[in-house]
Amino acid sequence: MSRQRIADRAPCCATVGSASFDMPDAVELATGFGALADPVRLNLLSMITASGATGTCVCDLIGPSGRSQPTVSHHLKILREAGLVTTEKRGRWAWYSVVPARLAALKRALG
Amino acid sequence: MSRQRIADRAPCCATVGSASFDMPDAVELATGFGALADPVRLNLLSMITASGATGTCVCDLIGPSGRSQPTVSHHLKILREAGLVTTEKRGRWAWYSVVPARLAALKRALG
DNA sequence: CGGCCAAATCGACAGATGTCAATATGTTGG
DNA sequence: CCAACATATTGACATCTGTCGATTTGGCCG
Repeated sequence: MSRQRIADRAPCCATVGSASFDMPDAVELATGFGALADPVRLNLLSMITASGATGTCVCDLIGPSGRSQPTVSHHLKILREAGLVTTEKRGRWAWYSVVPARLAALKRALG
Repeated sequence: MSRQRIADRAPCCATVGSASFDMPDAVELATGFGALADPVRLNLLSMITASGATGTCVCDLIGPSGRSQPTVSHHLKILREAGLVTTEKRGRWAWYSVVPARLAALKRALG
């Protein structure tokens, strides 16, 4: 079969059904992967993961991250909004822990 | 044990060893996830994946993507440079196929 | 209460990213 | 060789992102 001319093709999302996920899914997934698309956030996530169910205090993340406190807070917000971590206030400190289900979902999307 | 004061902590990368991967790895991984951090690229990748070992002609990706030809070319370049796809010229067309090993590596990094 | 501390938010700014029109590069068929 | 075609590259532009200093918010303890 010969190739179709580009101009003859359907516009925009008309044939998006051929993809293995639809647009809302793609945006959702992209947000998740976007949260992983920064070395600082990967390090934060890995430290939080390493602390297991106990979680990690933000104050233990700042030094190792090599970034200022507002910057770390900013990155944690992105991880939070992507659903990759949750936070809990314990006394004067904020403790973060991972959401394994969310990580698993992204993993699953990778095939 | 009580929390340390933030000011008392080691600066920058001094304690980065506590993370589960080091900095070069983190940058490499971040690049990979960054390539997945866009809905258009996720759709492209999913269409390419769906075409299996045969691969997909770029001209079959443009319409469904809902983006202009240069934009698709741009996104394919990002996927290529992240090592997620490879390209091969067949006659007048360029055929793209996925690099499963690269996807697997990202998957593995997710725990 | 009042001062200290942890964390979040704000404001600003440089640099990266997504997008398209225009153009360039390379290939094929007549 | 020429015209049509598929893809890549360039240039321009608006928006998004990462970063930090300054400020705000809210809990703790003396």
